[in-house]
Amino acid sequence: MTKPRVRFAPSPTGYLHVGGARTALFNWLYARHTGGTHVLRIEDTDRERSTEEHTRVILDGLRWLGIEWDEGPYFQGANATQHQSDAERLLREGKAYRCFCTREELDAQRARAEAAGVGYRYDRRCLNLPPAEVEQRLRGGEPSTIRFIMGDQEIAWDDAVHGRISFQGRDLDDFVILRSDNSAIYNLAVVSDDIAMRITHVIRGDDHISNTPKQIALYRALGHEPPVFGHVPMILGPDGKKLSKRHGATAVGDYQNEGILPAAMRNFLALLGWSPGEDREILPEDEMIRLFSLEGIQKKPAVFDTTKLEWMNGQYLSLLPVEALLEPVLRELGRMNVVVGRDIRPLVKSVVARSRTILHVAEQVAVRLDPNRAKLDSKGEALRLKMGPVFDENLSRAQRALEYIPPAEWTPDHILTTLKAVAEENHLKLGDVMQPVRVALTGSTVSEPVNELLYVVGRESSMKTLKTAPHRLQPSSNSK
RNA sequence: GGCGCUAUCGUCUAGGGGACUAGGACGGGGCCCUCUCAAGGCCCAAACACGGGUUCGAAUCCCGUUAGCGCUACCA
Repeated sequence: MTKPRVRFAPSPTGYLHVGGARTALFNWLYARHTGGTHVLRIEDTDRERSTEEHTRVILDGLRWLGIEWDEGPYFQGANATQHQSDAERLLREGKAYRCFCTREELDAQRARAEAAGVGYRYDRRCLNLPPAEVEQRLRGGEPSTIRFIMGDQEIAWDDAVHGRISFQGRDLDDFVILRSDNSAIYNLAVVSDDIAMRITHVIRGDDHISNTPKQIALYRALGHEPPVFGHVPMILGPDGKKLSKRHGATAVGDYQNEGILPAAMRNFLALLGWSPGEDREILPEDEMIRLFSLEGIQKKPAVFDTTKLEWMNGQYLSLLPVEALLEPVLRELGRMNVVVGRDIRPLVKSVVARSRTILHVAEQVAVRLDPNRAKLDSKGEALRLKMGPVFDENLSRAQRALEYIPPAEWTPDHILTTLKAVAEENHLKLGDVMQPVRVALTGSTVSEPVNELLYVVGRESSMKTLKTAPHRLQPSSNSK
């Protein structure tokens, strides 16, 4: 039995969005699982909208996700000659015909059909043009397209994810396969290329289901067995509508910028519409490959849940050694224009357990480098309001006591002992002393243990911040 | 309008005739741990769209209804 050959075939008319990335991931997983070949083909036949920049972004996105291709990238545009000769062959064999209808005429017909509330279908007025007339109009330089003759018979296939799907040929148009400028229309180009590249499994988005019968008809007309088709469901936004720009981040690059780790993104995407059939969530790459199957792909569309993505990222983040985080965090700090005058390793270490993204790590490191950056978040603000004047009182109690610690003895242990003493002397719970300090230094009620926080921030910076905190930490309306 | 696809907790899903008192995960709530925050552990709330069949028995098979989505170009 021959090894499967699959392909990912994006059109470079936009960025690599998460839906495309997942399709690529499934193709890659299938190839790796079966020992087959993953080919990458850029469908650039839409000259108007295709750009090299988009191609580059797509390739970068795939590389970032760790999705490899074994062949390509091929460019569909390079095969134009083949497409054209396939179309002409169908014409010669009487499986297609010249159509001289202009776009204006067709648009008008469509508009009429729509106005009448009936379905539009090309009326085949050019189907039976006398050969002599065709010849003459061609010679006269009249522009024409080539249309494929759809038969009336049923066209059905066993979809690898949906099971049997069938269409009636009579519901389908005689569709155009070659434009008047001799370039191929998508459906022909795809079939031509998939035949040439000996593709055995076409794994693509659900939105191609209605193209499939047309493509199967083309395979047959061209004398080839159609491949196995597997249509993976769409990805939806939180409102249940197809994921699009108005839902926020939809490009793979957006998540890269937000500090999502490629391994987490890949894991999350894999589980969106696919399940290994066990109660597994965190799947290392080799496990994913081992467990992957087309049958495990869900039939219904899935909603993209950013919160779960972030949770998963947090899982991966906590597995990473601090060293691996240094570079991305530094890069992020650079982007935030933070001056880094010291070793951030202890800061990263201190902060990473409570973070879900690199961006989040960087933000917290930035605040520890310079507590003046701290802004009250909603919980910090709530605490301050709740404690009232006691907040400031306890803060200055802590500050005065901490001042007695000599620089050489500024250690987590020593700080803890001191704060405990403050609480005890004033008959306060430890939290009543700790929380104001935490909020003063970070703006938030969540951080590493307060004594460690004071330690990593450093004595001088901590003391200065605590003194100025009461004026600085004004409740703001733009807290999140 | 036509054609097609789909339908299990709020979300991602397990389930493919009896093992279902419908399992796991995210999110939510609670408890434990902690003289402070998380993490972690434990617990709780939360779903088979509706109506008909088939069957001794249906989340699972069939039909219909409803809803959502996709396609309906000389776009891909």
